[in-house]
Amino acid sequence: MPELPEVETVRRHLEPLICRKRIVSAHLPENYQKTFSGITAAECTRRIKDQSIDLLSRRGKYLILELSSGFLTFHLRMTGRIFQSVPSESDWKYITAWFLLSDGSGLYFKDVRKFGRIVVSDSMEWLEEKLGIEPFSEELTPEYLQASFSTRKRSVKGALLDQSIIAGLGNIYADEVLFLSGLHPETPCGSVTGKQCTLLCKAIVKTLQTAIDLNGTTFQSFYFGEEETSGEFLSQLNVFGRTGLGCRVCKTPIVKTRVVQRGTHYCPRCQPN
DNA sequence: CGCTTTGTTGAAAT
DNA sequence: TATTTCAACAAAGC
Repeated sequence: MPELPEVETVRRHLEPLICRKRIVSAHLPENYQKTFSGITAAECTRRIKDQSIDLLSRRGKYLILELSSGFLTFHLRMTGRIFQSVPSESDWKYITAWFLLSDGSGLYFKDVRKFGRIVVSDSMEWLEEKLGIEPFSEELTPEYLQASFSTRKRSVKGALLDQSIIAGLGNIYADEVLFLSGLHPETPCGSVTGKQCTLLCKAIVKTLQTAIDLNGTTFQSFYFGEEETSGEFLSQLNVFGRTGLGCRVCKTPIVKTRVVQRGTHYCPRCQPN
């Protein structure tokens, strides 16, 4: 389940491998038309052919190939993976798109669930208008959070998952951030205090940075690199996936409930309602 | 069979 | 009427 730290891990791994190479063509091995959000592989090829990959960047959970002219943007959704090693024979049925590069190497998009998406565009306006701030930017302040929260009534977890407020948090890290902040997931946004917003800001940066340092969390299916390397943040999780286990702080069993249609883990003692 | 995941979508609620 | 929230959806493995 790639969230911001996982996408950043992929970006760091891939950047030195594909930068300064040119794209020769785009391919859809089977008719996975939805992967390219509307356009055909042929049309995609026409738009990116012979362009060099200048930079690999990230915005929220999106991975962006900045080309000499235009952008090629990937969203991994649940099970998407991007790598350069040639897929095994059994893996080809999950390759929903691939690109041929100028040095003869390939860039493969493997996606078991096929929820992943690839977008070709001349600018990144389409993404900027839907995403909120980057968690590592100076824009993440207690004041920003409080302003975003104060007019709303929904749960604080729902707000953390809202990509138009903060881009990059998903289910795992939202639960972890709330634990570090001592906030119950169902706390109404409007009743989150300024002091708690300060705690949230610190928890968001700390959680995401630590996860990036450890190459993300491999909980179910996240691997990166050319040899299916897993992330090491799993051992650092305080609540996610620890249902029934003792809280690391107070030994109270971790509870799992359902909030905004997502599995939600918290410590009933450290995160009182 | 039902549960799981994300972001979009259109509908419903406020 | 406008804003905000939410259930359904898509896909397939377990």
